[in-house]
Amino acid sequence: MKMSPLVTSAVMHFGEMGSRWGFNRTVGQMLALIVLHEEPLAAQEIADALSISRGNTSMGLKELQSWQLIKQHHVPGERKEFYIPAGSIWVLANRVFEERRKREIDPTLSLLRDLMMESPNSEQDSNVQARLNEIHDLLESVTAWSQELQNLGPDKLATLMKLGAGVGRILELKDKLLPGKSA
Amino acid sequence: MKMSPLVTSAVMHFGEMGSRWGFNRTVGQMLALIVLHEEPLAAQEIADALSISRGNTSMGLKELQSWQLIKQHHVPGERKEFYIPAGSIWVLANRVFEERRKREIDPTLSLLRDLMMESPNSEQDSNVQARLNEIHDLLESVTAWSQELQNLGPDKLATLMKLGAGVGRILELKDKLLPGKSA
DNA sequence: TTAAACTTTCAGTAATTTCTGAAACTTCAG
DNA sequence: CTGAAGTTTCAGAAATTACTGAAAGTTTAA
Repeated sequence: MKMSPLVTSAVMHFGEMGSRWGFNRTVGQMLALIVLHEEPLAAQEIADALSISRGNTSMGLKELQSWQLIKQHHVPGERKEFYIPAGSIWVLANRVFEERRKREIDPTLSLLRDLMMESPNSEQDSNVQARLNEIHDLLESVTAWSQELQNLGPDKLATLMKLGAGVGRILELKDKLLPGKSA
Repeated sequence: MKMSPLVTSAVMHFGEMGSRWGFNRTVGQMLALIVLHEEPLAAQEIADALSISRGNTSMGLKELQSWQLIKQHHVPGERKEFYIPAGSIWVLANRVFEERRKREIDPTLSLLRDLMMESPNSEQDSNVQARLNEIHDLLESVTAWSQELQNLGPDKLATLMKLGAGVGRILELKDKLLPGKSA
């Protein structure tokens, strides 16, 4: 499996970005390769294409599976496993988003809840707790909201996005239309 | 400046999370400390409270300023600089969001645009370009959308969030109300 | 059961990132 | 000017993270 220059550029770039997206360079490269290659790929092919060890490849595949970004694809008559993307680009983007929320927000929410339970030992600490509470509420809103958006599904989400600046106007309309639900 | 146990827990946690949020441990700790401490803090106080070197502190402050998360606060009669948060929790969260978009999405958008310009050297590459195009469009939507949301400002954003699942219904209403803008 | 084909694990090494502390720099009062 | 009070820079050390490759593990066909 030899990568065309086009694929190579893309794969290299996704490698560099990988670390910013929550996984490391090689995992990023592997994901790009699997997504861009329409044929299912075997672990050894991936290792060869990217010039990385078989062991590292195995760990990377495990990680991508734990993120639910790729899945195994069994080819009848073949002993080895092949790998393909776990869904459309939209699905993959959602998974990344979701997984990052779990890693980046949830633990903090949980800590903040704990810290807010403790009764303050000083005037100072009372103020600190108020601040922490503010952060907590913000993170909770973000979490709830992002889950809402995901529940809408890609189609409605696209509608909402295309609406763009129109959202503001809709919000104003809304108040007149659903007076019971003032917010 | 001695941190209370409450502040210590929070600061330590934000340090751990820091790396997931795009900066490193000490920078995360510094941010937490500055946000939770209502008095302006001097560099030396921060270094002492966190037991880190003065040099590292200086670099961290520089980074937090480049993210626009803290700003200098000059106290008349004092030679040294003090630091305070650059705004409310909401503002800070927006800044982090914005900055991460710049680092995590923009470079990829730019590369994808370049790769799509090149005329494909093969059938294969044509397909790859189509995939890349799909990714490009998705990232562009996300970017546009997140900018829209930020332009709404915290108040309307809160309204939208409280709306929660109601968003779906509003979308349906919308089609009947603004028939010109089908999406 | 055996052995071939393949995968996973993990101890040690390599690469990368972060941190320190000393030196260089800046600013200001006298 | 001079020096005190402060800040920044950056080379090298320390800490962290990623990678390799050999050994152990698994699965299947015969």
